[in-house]
Amino acid sequence: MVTTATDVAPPGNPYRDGCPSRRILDRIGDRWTVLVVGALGDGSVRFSELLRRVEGISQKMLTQTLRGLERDGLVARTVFPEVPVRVEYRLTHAGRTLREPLTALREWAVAHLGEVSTSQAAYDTGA
Amino acid sequence: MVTTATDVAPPGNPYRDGCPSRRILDRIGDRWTVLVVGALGDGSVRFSELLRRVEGISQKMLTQTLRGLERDGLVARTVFPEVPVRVEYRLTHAGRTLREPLTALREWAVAHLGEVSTSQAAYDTGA
DNA sequence: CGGAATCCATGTGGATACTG
DNA sequence: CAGTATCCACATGGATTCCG
Repeated sequence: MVTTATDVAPPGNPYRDGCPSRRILDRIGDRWTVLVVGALGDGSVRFSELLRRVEGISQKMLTQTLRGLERDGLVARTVFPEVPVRVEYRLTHAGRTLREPLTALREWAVAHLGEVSTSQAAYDTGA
Repeated sequence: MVTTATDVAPPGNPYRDGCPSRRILDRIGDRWTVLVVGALGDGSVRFSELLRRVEGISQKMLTQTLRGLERDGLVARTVFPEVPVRVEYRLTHAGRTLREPLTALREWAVAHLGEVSTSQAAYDTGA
């Protein structure tokens, strides 16, 4: 059987060039989305708290990532007009559905860390 | 309860700055890895066939993605010294374990395509 | 056929400074 | 506190050309 991009996957086919599902995969595939979604967890989390939870993320990237997720309807942003201002983020229902696949990914990464590192070392030595 | 990056996740903590699991997530988070792994499926696939299956990928990027996966021990490369040369790629056992979480991701993307697009349109209109 | 090498445009993201 | 704005360095990745 000869398989092509046309029939290798169901409708909403990310293998197709123009398919919008590509864009979604691209967004998930940025440096921080996976971690930010994970860091949000079940609760409402403040901006500064997220900044602390996701080590190494800059304030600019956290803002940008949150805006993207908000635009996608995956994160809700609430401003409490106190002084000083308090802003909390939490996953929407749709956002929570994303947690499962992303958690699986993170767990895969952690579980196969050693295996992958070993393989890399062997490859670099000149396999 | 106050949660920090230190206790928000188990050992091999991708939320920690220097953790190697970060690198793995970064690799998965490139433009093509998810699609290439999916396109490999169960079988042995030729380079040119992959190029056709994953629409829009350039030859350079396919090569680069495959090299990365090979280095990680997720893909095996076999050269058949015929004329002209034939090269086939297939997922290793470790590579196949990655398929499940990635498939879940792709399916999430396809399933939530409409929802996300609608939200984006609303956001852009000025929500 | 399956690359490797090169060149170059663009995007991503970090550092810093400033604001409501 | 939670951003916004700017500048800039580097990585990503596309197009093209050449090779075993």
